[in-house]
Amino acid sequence: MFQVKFAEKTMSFDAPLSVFDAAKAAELVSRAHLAAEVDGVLVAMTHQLSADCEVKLLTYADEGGKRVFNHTAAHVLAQAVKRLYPACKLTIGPAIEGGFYYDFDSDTPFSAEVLSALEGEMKKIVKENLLIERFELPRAEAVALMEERAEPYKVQLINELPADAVISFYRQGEFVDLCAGPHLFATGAVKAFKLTQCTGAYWKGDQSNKMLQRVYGVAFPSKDELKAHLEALEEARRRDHNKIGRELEYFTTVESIGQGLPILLPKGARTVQILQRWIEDEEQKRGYLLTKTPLMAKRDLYRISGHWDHYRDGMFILGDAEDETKECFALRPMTCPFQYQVFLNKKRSYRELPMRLGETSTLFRNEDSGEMHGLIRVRQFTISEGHLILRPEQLEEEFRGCLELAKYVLDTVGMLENCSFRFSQWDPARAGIKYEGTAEQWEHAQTVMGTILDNLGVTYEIGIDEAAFYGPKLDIQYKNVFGKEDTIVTIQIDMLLAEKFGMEYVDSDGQMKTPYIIHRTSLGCYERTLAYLIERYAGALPTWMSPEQVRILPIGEEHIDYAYAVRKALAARGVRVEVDDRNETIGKKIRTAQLEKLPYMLVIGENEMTAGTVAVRSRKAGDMGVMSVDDFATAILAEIAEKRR
RNA sequence: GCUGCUAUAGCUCAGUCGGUAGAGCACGUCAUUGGUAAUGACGAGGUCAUCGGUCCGAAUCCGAUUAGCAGCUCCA
Repeated sequence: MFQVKFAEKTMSFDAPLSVFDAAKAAELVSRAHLAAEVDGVLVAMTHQLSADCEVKLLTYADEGGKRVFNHTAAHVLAQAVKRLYPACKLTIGPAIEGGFYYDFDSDTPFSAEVLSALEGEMKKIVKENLLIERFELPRAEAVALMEERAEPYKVQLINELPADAVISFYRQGEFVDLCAGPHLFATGAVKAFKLTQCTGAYWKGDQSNKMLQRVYGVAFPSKDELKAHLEALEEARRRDHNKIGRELEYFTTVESIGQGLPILLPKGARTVQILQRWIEDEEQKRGYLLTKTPLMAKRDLYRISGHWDHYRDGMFILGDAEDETKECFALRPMTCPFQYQVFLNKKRSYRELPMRLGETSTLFRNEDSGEMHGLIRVRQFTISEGHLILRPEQLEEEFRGCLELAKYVLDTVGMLENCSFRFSQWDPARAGIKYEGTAEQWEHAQTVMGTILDNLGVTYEIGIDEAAFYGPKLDIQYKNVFGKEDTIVTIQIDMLLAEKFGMEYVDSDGQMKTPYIIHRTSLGCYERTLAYLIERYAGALPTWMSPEQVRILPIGEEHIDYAYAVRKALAARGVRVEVDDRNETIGKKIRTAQLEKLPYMLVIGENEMTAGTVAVRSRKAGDMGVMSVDDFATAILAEIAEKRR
């Protein structure tokens, strides 16, 4: 006799039975239930219950249910591949956020035609509605089974499992796969799916391993959901900064200039300038000192900082790096060693700390050729860089200040709601290779940072091996319209570099002490931020950061002079305003296509000219009626000053 | 860097079997037009990304390079 506790009711059973049967007995089960959590563990509906437990039934709307569903879809894909291409070797095929993939070792890449053939075979498998059965084997038999089926990657996976691991397999029809599960009851549930693409992916994610063929797909319990998903994807493409940023003339690229070196066109440059001025002013208010340091330095500097050892591949080097008899320069990939020279300029007192240094800093990083992407990942970029040089006891307070500033900035531009926090830590396994400093120093820095984060109530994920070579980071991750994440802002604690550079201050007791350093950005990379703003607002930036805030449309040639007078009056008050006096706009047919991205347009005709007014049309509020130029200027300036979204 | 796809006018694209280049939009001129999406006529624009190869002949086939896209790896 044992009790199964569902959310709705509790049932008692005498003999072991499956989750499905238990739920059926409780009259709770429906077709939508894909899997369950038993005492918090994700299991299949076929999972056997034999003791007291708490059961939560999961549908596709639950993360776990979705995962099981997608994972089964991956198995259906693998079965189809083995049917059509028996020579392909299976590797792994997990569910991922927004779908699934399966990696195959195949001599030929899967073309679009192959993918649609695979989809056809998958449909058959779904229609066959094969039961999915789990079985477990001892290690030797498991290896024998996979060897018999000529699956070397599976053999390797089994051999790598810990000694006490349960080795489980799933069978559906003729297809058997090493898999921890859980899975759906049968293949028939995978009603709607689509194989989205095939790309290369390294075995175990290691560049030195063989490249496999990865097939990506999405799967849903109904065709409608699939359709909705594909439409949402289409909508995301419409917001893609790399497309509309070019269309709206924010930036472009030129083949002869090179990869990762975008041209900011007047609109892009203007918005970046607006953001920059705002950040520099905001930082000044918060006690930052502005610096301007060189974009390059001799290799000697990078030797001190450690960049020469840890970051040389990422730098653009001018001259022969190997020839010690000649001068060798490198463009800067980071600002730290330059900005430290400001502190080092003279002997410093504890009274000067915290010293908050800020710089709108252009950096150069020689990224691998396949990494570049629009304005998101480039080789030359400008960040709102800063370094805070502190007494150790100031660390928490200053860290809080950095976090507050970053949150304020991201909130103001409207990006905070799509941000998450990542506590990026080192990987001790790569001590000395990727990371400078001792284990003690790292543990100390990470402990301090963890405490600060906890004290500040920051909820974060931990990212192992995501730290900088000199210290742990709090990375603020932004999720873009495609669901992809990138770091937008970073706050880092550095207990190493000050010592390397011989940075010291005279403490109140007269002793020389080594300061702590916080590396941080406030808005992060301007290019990347611009890209995300374009996506966030689908190109229609809020008035205060819009490169063109107002466009004046004279209706009829005789009103052009007045239009320019209005332009002059508004421009004199700092409004970014243009007159569109082209032929087409003078006539009956005024183009509004280009105006949908503009905050305001002012239409001027006979009545307005005579009365000295403008007819205001707002992107947000629609027709706002006729008002005096002065009233309009006052209104828009108030909006700009408040940075209203 | 790796795997795959792609490159024709400013943009979106067509161009069949290898036979010397096309449309719409945008742009220019003129005419027309008066309150919110695309008036008419005419015009200008391209060594078909670059370099090389095959061929009597290459936008088309092959190779390399460059750039763009997706993913991997790496990263702000």
